[in-house]
Amino acid sequence: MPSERAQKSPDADTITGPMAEIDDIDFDIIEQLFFAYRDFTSDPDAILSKSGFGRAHHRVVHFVNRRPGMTVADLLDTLKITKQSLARVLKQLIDSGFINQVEGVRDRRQRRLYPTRKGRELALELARPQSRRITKALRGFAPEEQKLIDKFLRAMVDPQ
Amino acid sequence: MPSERAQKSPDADTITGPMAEIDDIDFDIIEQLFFAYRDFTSDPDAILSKSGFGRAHHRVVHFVNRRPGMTVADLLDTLKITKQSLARVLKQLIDSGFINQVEGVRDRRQRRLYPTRKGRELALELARPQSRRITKALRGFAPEEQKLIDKFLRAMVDPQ
DNA sequence: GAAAATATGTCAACAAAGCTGACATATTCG
DNA sequence: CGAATATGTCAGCTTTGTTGACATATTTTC
Repeated sequence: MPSERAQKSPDADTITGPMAEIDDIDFDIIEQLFFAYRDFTSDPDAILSKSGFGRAHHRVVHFVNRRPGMTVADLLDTLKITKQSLARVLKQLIDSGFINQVEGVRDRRQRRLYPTRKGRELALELARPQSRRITKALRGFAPEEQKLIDKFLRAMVDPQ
Repeated sequence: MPSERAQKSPDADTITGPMAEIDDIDFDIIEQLFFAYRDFTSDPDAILSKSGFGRAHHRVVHFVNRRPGMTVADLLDTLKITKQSLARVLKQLIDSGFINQVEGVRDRRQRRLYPTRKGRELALELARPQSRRITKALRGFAPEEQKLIDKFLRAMVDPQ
């Protein structure tokens, strides 16, 4: 039953014109960022769904592999999520042998996180299609032009 | 109780070296994309949380404003989510007067989506901090360099 | 004109991944 | 020793996604 909410024709409060680059807002790049990220995450998502993991696991595996020995606090600060939220996925990754915890040497309260061989392999498998996509997108870009992309992305991130 | 899972020292299956640009994988850009998108979405998220809406509402409001008159099917294809998932947020946006539905003229099964004045204002309010972030990130970029960013982002998107 | 296909809506149940609040333990720091 | 810190955990809730099934109105096809 197509909803009764639908009007037969636009009423006085229905705006029919597109929202373009009026108002000095950069809608084009806003939109392209959404599309780029949507497809960028779709590759690893497809791989993860086979092994019962999700995007949250991907992030943890990625950063632990990038910075082995990072603490739980480091990871929370990187992901900007709460520890209760992290706990679930981290526990699963530890229990299934993708990540190891090692007591801090100087500070024994810390749990330093390291990938296992399996964990490193998973990180690589997930990174591969993403890297392929990036390489393809940068095809035809000169080295200095590629640096511009990196510069732009870094400038999009909040300081600290 | 810091978990009993933690080892006193790395075991044989604990990898301590960082995962850098070995294996010809572009980890740097992969990571920067995550950070950029994380912070890019944080601005509107903060605004939305005040009005009881979430990121899903933002997306709907954005695209309906960008392409007034788009059908539900168009929107589903753009967002790549299921109609049941869309239904919830769309209903809320219609009920609270941000979006109007108008019966299709040629095909009366269609429900064409339009923003109301309120809806357009919300879209603008949410886009403003994102646009500011982009402008700031592009500061110092020549016009041709800005075009490269757009070119890169478009090339990151799947065809079709 | 009847049948099939299409566009949309809706019910119900479920899953992933975020959140808050409260509290516990081990360790370090002052 | 007492306070602060790093981490873990329990319980409950929210948002946003999923699948499957089915209903309705309309258009298209034979």
